[in-house]
Amino acid sequence: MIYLTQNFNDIHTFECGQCFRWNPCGDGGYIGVAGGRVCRVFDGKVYCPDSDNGFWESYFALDEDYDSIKSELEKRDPELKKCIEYGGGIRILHQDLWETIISFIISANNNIPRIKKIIETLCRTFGDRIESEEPAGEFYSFPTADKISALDISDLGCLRAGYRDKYIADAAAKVSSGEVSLGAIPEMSTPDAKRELMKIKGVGGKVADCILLFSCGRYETFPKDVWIKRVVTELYGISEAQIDGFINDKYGNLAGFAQQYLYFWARDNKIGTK
DNA sequence: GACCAGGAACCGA
DNA sequence: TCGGTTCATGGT
Repeated sequence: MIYLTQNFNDIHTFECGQCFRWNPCGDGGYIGVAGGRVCRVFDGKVYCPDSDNGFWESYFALDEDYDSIKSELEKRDPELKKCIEYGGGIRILHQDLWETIISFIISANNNIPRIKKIIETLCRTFGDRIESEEPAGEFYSFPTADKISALDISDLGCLRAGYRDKYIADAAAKVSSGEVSLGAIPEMSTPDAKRELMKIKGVGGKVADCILLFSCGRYETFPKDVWIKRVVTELYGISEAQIDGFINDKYGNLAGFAQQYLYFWARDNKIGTK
């Protein structure tokens, strides 16, 4: 077991759109799968085998100091204060790179409930059953690139992912062959890493930013989706073309955290949809 | 039945 | 480089 006592709220962290394999388990807690492991989060505690403590400490990025991140962001942008207070329990996770690539390929022009459904089907169909102490349900690992690359693309039809099938297949082929080297990405500069990821079909600028932010700790990235475009228009009155320069000046190396507070606040309150 | 969803590929200028 | 179109699917 590990403790998530400060700057953590399960709803904020699991429902802010960065992850897709955490679900409420009825008693007020969440059950999730990551790295071939299952755990339950309840009341700020992560229930897992002791041998997995190190894995989850890394996953939840317990070394990040959110007190200073938040105070620095409020200093740089007082307007952000209400968003930080609203989603104050968000932690940006350190998710598996391959899983995050596929998850955000699926996210393109899609909605979150359906993204989760497609990913769950992908894991149940092509992943491995995980032995777990949890009584509620069966749990499956995220299938590897090698596993998916060995399939025929028609096998992906069961996912109901539509035109994204060919993108999933392309990602698996390029990662499995080493044409896109996942091991090299953590060593690259962020612009180089982004270009490397965009060699995969279905990975454009926004998806690459999500991958780098949610699995590689590149906190200077600022993914721009429909909600972010709405909320920056609402709060700052700037156009889409102005976002990058504006955000970089305002938030710098903390842009990714600001992005999550803005996104969660905007989506939960349906900002800009009238 | 039109519209939308944590967009990207593709096309023509 | 830039703006418009198309793309599968399922929910509202």
